Formats: sequence, structure tokens, C-alpha cells
Amino acid sequence: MKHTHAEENYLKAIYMLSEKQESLVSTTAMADFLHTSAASITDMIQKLHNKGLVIYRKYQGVTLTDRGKESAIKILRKYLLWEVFLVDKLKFGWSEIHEIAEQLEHIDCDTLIDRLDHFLGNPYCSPHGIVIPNADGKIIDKPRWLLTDLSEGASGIVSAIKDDSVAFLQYLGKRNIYLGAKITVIEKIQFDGSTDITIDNQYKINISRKITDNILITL
Amino acid sequence: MKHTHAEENYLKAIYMLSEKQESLVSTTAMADFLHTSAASITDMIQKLHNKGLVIYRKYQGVTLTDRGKESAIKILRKYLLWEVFLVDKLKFGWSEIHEIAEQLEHIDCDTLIDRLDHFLGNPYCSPHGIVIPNADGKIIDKPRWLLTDLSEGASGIVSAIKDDSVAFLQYLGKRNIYLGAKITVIEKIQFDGSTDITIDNQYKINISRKITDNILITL
DNA sequence: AAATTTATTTAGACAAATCTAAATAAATTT
DNA sequence: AAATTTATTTAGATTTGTCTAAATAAATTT
Ligand SMILES: [Mn+2]
Ligand SMILES: [Mn+2]
Ligand SMILES: [Mn+2]
Ligand SMILES: [Mn+2]
Repeated sequence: MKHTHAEENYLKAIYMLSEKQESLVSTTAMADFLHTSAASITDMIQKLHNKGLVIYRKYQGVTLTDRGKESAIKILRKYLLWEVFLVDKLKFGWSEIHEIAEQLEHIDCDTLIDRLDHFLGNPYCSPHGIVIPNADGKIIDKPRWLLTDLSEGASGIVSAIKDDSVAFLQYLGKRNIYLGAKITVIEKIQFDGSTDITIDNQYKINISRKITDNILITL
Repeated sequence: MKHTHAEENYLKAIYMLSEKQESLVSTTAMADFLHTSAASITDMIQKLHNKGLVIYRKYQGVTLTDRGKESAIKILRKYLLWEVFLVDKLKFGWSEIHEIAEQLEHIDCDTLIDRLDHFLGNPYCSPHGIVIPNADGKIIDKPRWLLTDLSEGASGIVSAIKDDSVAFLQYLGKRNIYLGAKITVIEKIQFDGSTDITIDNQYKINISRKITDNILITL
């Protein structure tokens, strides 16, 4: 099934708002999220209902059908992978990527996203730490730790960054730390809380507690 | 000035068709190129005329104004850089990229394309050999020759291909001829107009006049 | 030169996505 | 419980981009 840009935005929005709460998604929540009028939301929701993508109960709210959810997850996957691309490859700061990925998510090509996924090293989650659905639409929750909490000898993959600032992203770039990099904890220095690590079993560096507190690791 | 997707497609189309011929671009040529009805073309051309992006003379045809040309070149730059990305980074074949780049060219972000340009190593031309306008919209033309016109002993770099049919691209792939390959003319055969060449000082092959007529060389 | 064919424009319609203003339902306050 | 406020829907309008069918202009053939 192919959707228009607007339909895709609505489907993804419903999905994301549904994740945050149990109940049906309200018209105003949608209007707020998408910066459109409540009237427009009602309009589109009714269209999506007629297409079997959502279940809509007047004055109650909306929820995704299985088909709608499947579509929403595909769009979210595209959105998140493009975010990884923008941060990891083009060195954008966090604040700038949302608007661009919001456009890129609509690019329609069967093979493009899977190639992008591979090119990016099959990242586990977006720069914001949101888990990226796999090509089958499955969302696999791996446990995650702060790099701070890894013990000596342990290793894992950099999967998200908690700090937004350009300064931090630049620091990471300079130290060859990127999403998908393999980090091994060599030694934890008691005195100042810093950690000796290797990146991709190659570069050995020491990073401070402030750094390890802002890096999320999966196995 | 910001344009809609459709406007951008029209502007780029007029630019590309204008490059191939001296005279005004006709309605049918546009309709053919964009796979839309002649009536739709006339409609949109009139809108673009009212916005000062094209000069349109009824029944005669259309040409870009300076403002229109500036916009068209920006879109073309985006289109070509995304093509490089798709081939160079995501390993798409030349035949698959057109449709995707046709979508990606509409992504709107001031900094995105310049970062992409840098990420790709500031390529001189697209996979099809079309020169990529720089960030200022300047198109710097290096001199190029048909491979046919190189004399014996001369060598140069494959920088463009005049025929982008799948058949020709497949032929080139099979013979290890690619953009950036170094070709040296070993001998020009008078009898049938064919040429003996080496590719990257490695493979020695004979190619026909029809082939050399479709390969452009820079030094 | 007239007839015919081809190219182009105009007219009228339509779908998609949005808006504002008015109507109505639901929730909250008094 | 009634009044008021808030949320939601409906009605009507607008913009964008497209189409088909009919009208007209330009080019070509007879
Ligand atoms: Mn985001
Ligand atoms: Mn979007
Ligand atoms: Mn192309
Ligand atoms: Mn396009």
C-alpha cells in the first residue's frame, strides 16, 4: 500500500502518540503534534478510517489497525535511519536533524532503506536513543547501559548519545567515537572516575566520567 | 524563493531541455519529458511565467529567466549529488538511481547539500558524467573530447557518457570502463574506425566507433 | 489555396490537504 | 442541574496539481 506524504505523517504521529499512553489518541493531541487545525485532523482521520488504517470513534479518539501500524513502523524506521545518517555521516547536531528526517522519511524506494541501514552499520537506535524497527517491522528491545556502568573487560556497541550539544558531538568525532563503534572497557580509573577504552579494538583513549555518562551501550 | 515539488520538477526540466537545444522549449517536449498532459504543462508554465521564473510566449515555447535558471541549477545540483551518494555510498547501479534522486532533489535544507557535497569528496560530476554546479551555482567546464577524437598515444580520464541506456551501461561495466577510469589510445584502426585502448594501463581491448563516439574524456 | 493533421490552449472537473467559522457534543464548574 | 468552558465535528472555501474534452492555432499535405 502506498500513502501520501500527509497520510504518512499522520500514521507515524498516531503511532508515536500511542506509544506514550494507553488510551486512544485525541484530536487535539494530534493537532498539537502535527501543528495543524483540529478540523484538518478530523478530516484526515476519517479518511484513514475509511481506508482501514485506523479505528476511529467520534469524540473518543483514534488508534492504528494492524495495517496502519505496519505502515507507521515502516515510516518510523526510515525516519530514524535518516537521523542516524545525518548525525553520523553528515555531522549534523541533534537540533537540526528532525526537520530534515521528517522530509527524508517520505522517500519511496524498496531497496533504499535497507541499503542505508547496511551502510550505517545496522544501527540499533537513533541518535536520540529510539530503537529502530528492523526490515520486518520488528522492534527488538535490547538491554542498554551507560558506558559508565560497564565493568572492566566488557565491551559493547555505541547505540545512542544522551547529550545534544554540538560540542559533545564534535568531541566524539575527534575521538573517533561514532554510533555503531565497538567500545571495550580496559580500565576504570578510581581516582577521577575516568575510563580507559579502546574503539574498534584500535585506538586506546581515556575518557572522563562526563563522557561515559552520556553514551549508551548495547551488546 | 521556495518552490513546490512540482515547480522544481518543471524548472529543472526546462533547464535540462534548454541545454540540449538552442530554441525555446515546446509544450510537447515538456509533456513528454515529465509524463504529464500538454494541458497541465501549459497551466504550470503560465503560473511560472506569472511568478517571473520563465518567459513564455504562447504557441512558441518557454525559457528560464535568470531567477528561474538560478533555482533550476540549485535543484540540479541536489539531484546530481544525491546520484553520487546512491552510487558511491549505497552501491546502486546507474539505472536505479534516477527515480530515487528525482525524489531526493526536493529535500529542502540550506546546509544539507553542502555537507553532502563535502561528505562525498566534492565530486566533479555525476555518475552519468554531468558536471555538478558548485554551491554558488557556477558550472565549471573542463575541456572534454570524444574518445574518438583522441590521437594515438594520448590518454585521459572517462568523465562522461553520452548514451545512458541500460545496454550501454552494461557494456561499459563488462569492459571495466567506469567514470574516472584512465584510458590510453594504443592504436586507431583505419579499416573499421575502431580503437585499441588500455584501461588503467591494465586491460587492453578493442572498442568500436559507436563506443568511442559516446565516451567523453578529460585530461 | 484548401484540407487535413498536429500542437497548443482553454474550459471544466476532480482529488488532496489545508484553513476559518459555525455547530454540536463532552467535560467541568458553579 | 444548569451554566459555562473545552473539545470535536461539520460546512464551506482555498490552493495546488492534475486530468479529459473541446476549441483554436500552426504546420503540413494535397
Ligand atoms: Mn527527532
Ligand atoms: Mn514527514
Ligand atoms: Mn539520472
Ligand atoms: Mn523530482
